[in-house]
Amino acid sequence: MDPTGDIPFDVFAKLCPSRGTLEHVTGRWGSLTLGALHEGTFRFNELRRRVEGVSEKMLSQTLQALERDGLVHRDAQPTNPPRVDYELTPLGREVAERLLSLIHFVEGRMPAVLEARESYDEARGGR
Amino acid sequence: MDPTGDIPFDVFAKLCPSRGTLEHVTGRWGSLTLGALHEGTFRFNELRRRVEGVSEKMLSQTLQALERDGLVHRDAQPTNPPRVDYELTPLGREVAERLLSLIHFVEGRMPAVLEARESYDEARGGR
DNA sequence: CGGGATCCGGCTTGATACTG
DNA sequence: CAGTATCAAGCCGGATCCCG
Repeated sequence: MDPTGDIPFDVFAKLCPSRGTLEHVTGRWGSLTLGALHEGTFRFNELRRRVEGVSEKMLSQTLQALERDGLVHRDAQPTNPPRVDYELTPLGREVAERLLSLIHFVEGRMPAVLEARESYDEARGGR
Repeated sequence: MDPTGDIPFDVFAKLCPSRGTLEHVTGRWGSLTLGALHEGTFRFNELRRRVEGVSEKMLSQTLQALERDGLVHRDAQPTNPPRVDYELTPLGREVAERLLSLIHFVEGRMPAVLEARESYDEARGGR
């Protein structure tokens, strides 16, 4: 079942409906995709190049999940060859901004994180 | 190997060092744990009860990852029976606040998300 | 170009049992 | 109480082939 390839929902989806959307947003490819789309509108293969390392399948899956959640707008033109543009919806833009805020904050504090890691690893010797 | 149970880093960790920390923070158990610790200081089994559904192993792993990143402080008292308290560090509190900001925003917009999902599913007839 | 369907390997997860 | 060790299973994600 589930031929859309949508990310499966587990029991927690029932306890907390926002959990699924949150995982789409914060997941490995979701966050990178939102980050890329925050900079503009792109076609499928443009995104594939911007979100380095993503496979067709994962990008397709990610975009469908985000579109289904109303965060991404998909504009398919029935031309030949086909042309499909992806862009953030207003809601998607708000989500992306908050996500990027978290990401940029963590990035800015990476020196402190790396320092903490060194202390931790040192105190426990190697393992 | 890797007895610390640290979440393994993949290729992207090299491209973007903050990626690993971000995944600790936004992951399923990481976010719930940070959310729980944002409300106070708790012992291991108190956390286990608050973060409903988490196994001992996952909670232990999550806490170690967050501690190693300098987001959580672990206070182990060598008493008998042992008592270990976990709390956010100042850095962890800042991260948790931004994370919760994103979470609460998404939660607040869930009606719009659910509505978008209905439209999406309807337009594609089930599949 | 923009995807969908399928197969498959490996990592992540979860039970369970054990230790201090 | 606070974890660690071990093991089996299941899902994620990648590669590949195919279609419109």
